[in-house]
Formats: sequence, C-alpha cells, structure tokens
Amino acid sequence: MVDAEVKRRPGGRSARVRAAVLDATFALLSTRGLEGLRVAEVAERAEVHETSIYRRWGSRENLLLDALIEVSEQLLVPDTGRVRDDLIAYARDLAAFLATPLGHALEHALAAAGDDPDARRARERYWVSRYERSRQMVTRAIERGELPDTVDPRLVIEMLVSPVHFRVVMTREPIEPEMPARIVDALLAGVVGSSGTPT
Amino acid sequence: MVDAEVKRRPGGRSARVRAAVLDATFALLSTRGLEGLRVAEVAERAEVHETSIYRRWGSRENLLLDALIEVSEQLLVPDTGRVRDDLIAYARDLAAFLATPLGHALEHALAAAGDDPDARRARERYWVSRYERSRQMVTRAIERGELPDTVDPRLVIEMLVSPVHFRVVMTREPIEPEMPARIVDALLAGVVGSSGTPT
DNA sequence: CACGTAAAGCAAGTGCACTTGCTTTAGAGT
DNA sequence: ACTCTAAAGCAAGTGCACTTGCTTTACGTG
Repeated sequence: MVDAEVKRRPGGRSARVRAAVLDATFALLSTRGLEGLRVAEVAERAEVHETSIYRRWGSRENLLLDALIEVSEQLLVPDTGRVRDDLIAYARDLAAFLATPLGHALEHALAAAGDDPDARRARERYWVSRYERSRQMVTRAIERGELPDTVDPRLVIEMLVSPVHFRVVMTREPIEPEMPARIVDALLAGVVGSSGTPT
Repeated sequence: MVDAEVKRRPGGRSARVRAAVLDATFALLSTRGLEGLRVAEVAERAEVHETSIYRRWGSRENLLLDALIEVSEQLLVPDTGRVRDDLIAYARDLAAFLATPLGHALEHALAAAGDDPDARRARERYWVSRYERSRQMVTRAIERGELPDTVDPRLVIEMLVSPVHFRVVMTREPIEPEMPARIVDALLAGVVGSSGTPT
C-alpha cells in the first residue's frame, strides 16, 4: 500500500518503520475513525515505540496528513474530449471521494494542519500535485481550441473544486448530484447564459 | 460587546456569566491567539469557574465558535446598484476579514467544529444568517432586471465565496487583490467570455 | 569486519481539555 | 418572605498528546 521513498537510510529499518506506522494508521482510521485514532494505539499496532512516531512526524496531525495525502492520488483526471464532461466528471469524483470517511478525514486533517515546516511542506506538495494534474483538463481544452488561450486554468480549477470543499468542510451540507453540472455550466457560460436550467 | 439573549433566566447571573466569558475569550484571543487560548485562563479572567464554562458550552471548540460567530455579523452587504460591483466588494471585504487573526480563528473554528448538537446548531445558524443577507445582492439584481430570474442566488453566492474560504482554510495561499474581480467576471459571463483580461 | 552515527527503544513526566459527584447560591414564582 | 430549582462553585480525577534525557540497535562506510 505505502511505498516509502525515504531520505537518509534507503532500504532499511527506517523504511520498515514508516511503512508499518502508515499501515497501522490506515487500519485504525477505518475501524476507529478520525477522532478515535490514538497515537499510542498506532504505535502498538505497528510494533513501534510511540516516541519514534513523534520523532519522525512531530504530531498526530502531521502523521494523519502524511498518511491521508497518499490516498488522494487515486483521484484520476478524466479525458473525454470535451471540457464540460471532463470537469463535471472530475467534480463528481471529488465529491464522491470527499463523502467517504477517508475523504472527510483528509479534508479535516488539511484544514486543521498547523503551520510548522513539516505541515507546510506536506500541504504544499499536496496542492501542487493536485493542481498540476487537474489543470490538464483545461490546457487540453485550450489545445483543442475548445477554450481560448486567455483562460486561466488555475482559476477554473479553483472555482470548480472550491464549492465542493466548501460544503464538506465549512457548511457540512451534502452535495446534490446535479451540483457539479451546475457549477461547470455557470463557470463556462456565466450565470446569465446557463444557470437557469436546474438539470 | 456581547449582548446575551439567554434562554431560561433572562437578566440575571446567567447573562452576566455568559457575557463575562465571551468578553474574556475575545480579550485572550487577541493576546494569546487561537492556539494559545486556554479554557482555564478564560475562566480565571472572567472570574468564573472553569466547570461553568464546560457545563454551558461543552467544549473549548464550541465556546470559540459561539464567540467568533458574533464577530462576522460586521460583514455588511454592499448595495451599489450594479451586481458586479456588489459582488466584487463583498468578496473583497470577506477576503480582508478572513485575513485578520479573528477571521482566521473563525474559519478554523468552523472547520474544526464537531458534530455534537450544539456545534451543529451554531454552524447552521451562522450559515443561514450569512446566506440570507448575501443573497440580497443577487435578488436585487434580478428585481432590477440586471440578471434573469432563472439565476439561482444560492449558487452564485456559493461560487463567489467558496474560493476565498478555500484559499484561507485549505491551500493557505494569500488572495491576490484582483482575484475577487476575476471570480465575479468568470461567474457572470463565463470563463470564455471574460477571464482573459487579468484586470 | 570494525566502527560511527542516525534512528529506534525506553521510562518518566507535563500540560491541558474534559468529567463527575456533591454543595452552594441566586433569582423567579407563589 | 418562602421555596423550588437551574445554574454556578468546588475538588479531585482521567485520558491523551506531546516532551526529554538517556540507552541500545542496526545500517552503511571505510
């Protein structure tokens, strides 16, 4: 599941410990949930000393962040040949993922993460990677001539995904199935041009 | 500063305690910051027993939520006569508020709040009130004939504010001064029609 | 194969959010 | 004024994240 990529001591104990801890974290996350997960329990299950966890990750928060970020790499960027369909599918997949317990946990870990160097690094790495992949949908549309090259991919992606995150983290309302399409239509044609027809 | 609106015992001790605690919370929030604020310290400063705080609010989180929500009532809804200007001004004000320490604190309190009945109530009250006020910008535009009545005010507001909250809570990037205008233009005319000109 | 070092193990402790069982007080209704 | 009760005060305790000073282990290098 987890494949390490360690710094100083490539193949050895460090890597084993890291993998064991992350595996234990996932296991306990699914049984105990985000709130119920105790660091001591992770340590016990990973057969590692609690101190080792704190020395490597610094805090429970950072451990969760590190573990959960790997999960979201599953999210694939669709390529249907039409921007509208790509964006709608992407927003739907995102909403579906964020509705899972793991998705919820990731969102809350990201929102709660502190400002220490470790957390900062993890957060940045995450958003850069996410953005690099998702912008493809827009750049491909521009190459295709479907969108003018004056369009800013970053803005489009931000306006696409932020309402979804917003509902999950801030208002905690469910995302209706038709919401992704309404967002995309408003985004592509403007509210005047589109948002009347509640598909 | 805080004006109570108490349930069972209108004018008496309850109200005094509530006000004293909330005042102490604000005072310590500005000196100690969100992280540094300790419940015991609030109790001491408010000259109230710590237990009383826990009995009334249930948790530190809920106390913060209750205190901070009152602050955001400051945010006024502009009425310039043109939707575009209203929306831009509103997004700017929001971004400016969220950039303050109090704004940051509110966002994180909202994001971190749990799912107990108290937190749920506070959150819902907050968003309902915020939404009721901000939708005015859109409904007025519809009345004016500036926007067709097929436009969904809720969607417009959500798409307007969520990128701002998103940056503050999730990515933690600063909001560029021109971002509000770019969001509004994309929202009104669609990315094809507008977002090329980075004002 | 020896040795130096980074990381893991260990034990003991600290701070703070939150709990609980009981007592005291103040204010609202009669 | 008297009483009834909700809320405040109090004391003692619990759990868990996080810390620290020291020892031990095992990997990588000369």
